[in-house]
Amino acid sequence: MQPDPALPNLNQEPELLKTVLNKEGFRFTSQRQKILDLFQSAALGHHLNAEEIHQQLLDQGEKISFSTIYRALHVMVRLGLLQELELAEGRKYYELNTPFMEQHHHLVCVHCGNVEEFEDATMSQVGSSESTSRGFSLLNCQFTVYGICPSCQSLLG
Amino acid sequence: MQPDPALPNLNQEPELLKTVLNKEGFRFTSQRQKILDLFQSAALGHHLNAEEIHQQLLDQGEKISFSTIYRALHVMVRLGLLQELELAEGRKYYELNTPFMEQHHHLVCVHCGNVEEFEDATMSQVGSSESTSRGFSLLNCQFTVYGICPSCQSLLG
DNA sequence: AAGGCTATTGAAAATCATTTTCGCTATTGA
DNA sequence: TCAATAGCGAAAATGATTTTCAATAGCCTT
Repeated sequence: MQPDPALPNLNQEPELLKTVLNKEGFRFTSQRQKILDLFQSAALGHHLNAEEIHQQLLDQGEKISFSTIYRALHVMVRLGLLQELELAEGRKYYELNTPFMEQHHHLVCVHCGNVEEFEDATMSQVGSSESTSRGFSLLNCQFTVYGICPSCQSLLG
Repeated sequence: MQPDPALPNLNQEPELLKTVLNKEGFRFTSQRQKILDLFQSAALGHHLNAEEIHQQLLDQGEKISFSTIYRALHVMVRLGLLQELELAEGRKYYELNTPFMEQHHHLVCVHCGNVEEFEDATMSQVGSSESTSRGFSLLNCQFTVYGICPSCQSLLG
């Protein structure tokens, strides 16, 4: 799922979640706040999947259902608060959305699954020029590089 | 699934499939040939998912099971004949693998799902320099741009 | 502050793509 | 030619995500 193009992507301010939700007819709930908190307390650019969110909330004593997690993630993607990533292997990851020109990209080890982030302004430029030249309105772009990380290379001989 | 980095990606020659398969201990079967034929008869860079492969083979009077399709796709990805794409929406697409420096990338309309391809050598350069600077051995990279296509923009007003 | 409308929740069932199991068949290499 | 076993199809299993539904809670109006 991709964000609604008409909506701004504001976050970082405390207690803004309610405002952003209500502006679009969604309701503020403690579950949505707790999920967003997880992303905001993690390192910027750290990505989580539904399973990890569920586990982290359990660890801090919060009980929440998977349906609620998935619904909250979809809403926050639509509001531009989160970005959905297709890293690999059949599940979706989410991370805090960042302003377009600061988007980072991913280097995935296909052996151990480890993911490193990197930034490169070229991506946004190419994505932007490519989409405007074809009349697309740009939402976001993902550059994912697949390879084998140094430690897996030595393991594999 | 990503290709085995040690293996070359040869295709286009007729009857090469058997050779490539046997070289790695896999067996040549008519089902695998038919699947590869679909990709080779389609426009270069055209991507297909398992469902579409199954349907196209049914349309031409061939009966094949989904398990066989999935197994064949995995084998051909491992052999470097096909490349697996994570375009969007929970299913995997496959296309003929191309030499690394000629890889193309995708512009996806998140509204109608239409996908356009484009080439840009910058991607491969960035992917390559990024992975070598971190000691990764590079397999491939995917640049996916999400937006809304012109016709959907007018539909949405 | 109270009340109604309805979005949201949790639990369980349902989906959907993909993977695995298993008995049978077909390909490869000797 | 023939045995060993990779691959096949059908059906069951899996795993992530989505939907259903009755109960609850947030938001708006009064």
